[in-house]
Amino acid sequence: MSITPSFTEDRILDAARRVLAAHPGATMDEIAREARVGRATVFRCFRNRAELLRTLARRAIAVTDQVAGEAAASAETATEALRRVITAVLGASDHYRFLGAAAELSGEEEIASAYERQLGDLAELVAAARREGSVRPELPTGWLVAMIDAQIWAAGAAVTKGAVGRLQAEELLWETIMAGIGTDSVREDARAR
Amino acid sequence: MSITPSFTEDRILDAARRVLAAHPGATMDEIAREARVGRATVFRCFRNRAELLRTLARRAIAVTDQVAGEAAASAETATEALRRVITAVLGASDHYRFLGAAAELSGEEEIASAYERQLGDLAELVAAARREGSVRPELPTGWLVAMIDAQIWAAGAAVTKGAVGRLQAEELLWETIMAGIGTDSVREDARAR
DNA sequence: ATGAGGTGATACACTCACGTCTCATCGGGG
DNA sequence: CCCCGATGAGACGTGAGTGTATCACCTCAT
Repeated sequence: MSITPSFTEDRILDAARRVLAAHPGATMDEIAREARVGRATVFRCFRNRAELLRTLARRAIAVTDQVAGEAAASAETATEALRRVITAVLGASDHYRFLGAAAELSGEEEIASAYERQLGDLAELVAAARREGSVRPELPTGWLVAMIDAQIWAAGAAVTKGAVGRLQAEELLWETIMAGIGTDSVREDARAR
Repeated sequence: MSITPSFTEDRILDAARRVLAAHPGATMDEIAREARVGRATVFRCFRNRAELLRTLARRAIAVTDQVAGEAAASAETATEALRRVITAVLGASDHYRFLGAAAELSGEEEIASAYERQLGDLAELVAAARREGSVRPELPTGWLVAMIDAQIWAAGAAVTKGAVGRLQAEELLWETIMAGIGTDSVREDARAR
């Protein structure tokens, strides 16, 4: 077992996120079977279940940071960066979907704060887009972040479910986030309230 | 123990949804303590944990149907009905929030199909609003339903977290769903993609 | 007062998943 | 050829939570 993740570790982690996404209460045995690996091997790679979960969560955070960072770097404007980041994070949704129902990660301070930090990064991006005049100023940034986050999650779920293709989801997501679902006629009414 | 829910049963159910929303893995003992009731009493009211969860879920579905039905009945147009239903369901979010991380309800066919049915009801409402010309025709109904659902969840979470007040959340939610988060200038761009 | 019903506390058995350990096996490199 | 590290299989002990049973108590109606 070296410093860099071994082949076996990777297989276990991938299997874990697959099976946990489908069935959040999955046991170590189910994870091992999904990875085509003996249960003992799982415990050789990860001291216990908590460490497996933690490693998985850390990795999800790292992957998301990675793709989001690359996406933001290649953009000219904050608005374009926001669009690319949203698209990139949607693309990485397989890596963090298991977190949705991972009850055991309540109380993991490291994970919770990392997630908070990511939302903070998104908030900065939104604030920058707002300064460019592309985001409605009357909506609180915290609200925007919550809505964007929720819609990315839902879009990822829709893709996993097979309801829409990934490319179509990317287009629909940005469109829905920025322009909502209403026609122009009802839009004015909604805003006027 | 009568047919109609007893005082004690109600207290247990309310305690259960509170504690499970905060900590999905809560034990029967924690639920009992939250309800200020002996653990034995919980098992007198509900044969086992699964039945408690099922009763709780059934109740969440019934409450949501109830408030959504009332909201829809008092509306003149489908668009207005959609707005009222969204607001009403947001108001009932305390009753179903515990479902978010309830891993044990995977495999409960009754619950899953009831949820599907509710999404179907919402889809009908969206389709009717579309016929009235208030919803953009180029967005698939399934997508709209997924986005609306996700945004209601997120809005409920924001209220529970205390990030926004309930009344403000109601306004922001409808506004964000219908008009999105973008300004007019970027809206056209988003749609053009 | 007294009996009935509901309750809290407690003890208990049982299950299930976790985590440890051992041993046989396999495959590559000396 | 043989050793060594990694693996699979499986036995085993442990702990936590579930569900059952019992007993004492409390309150209320008769």
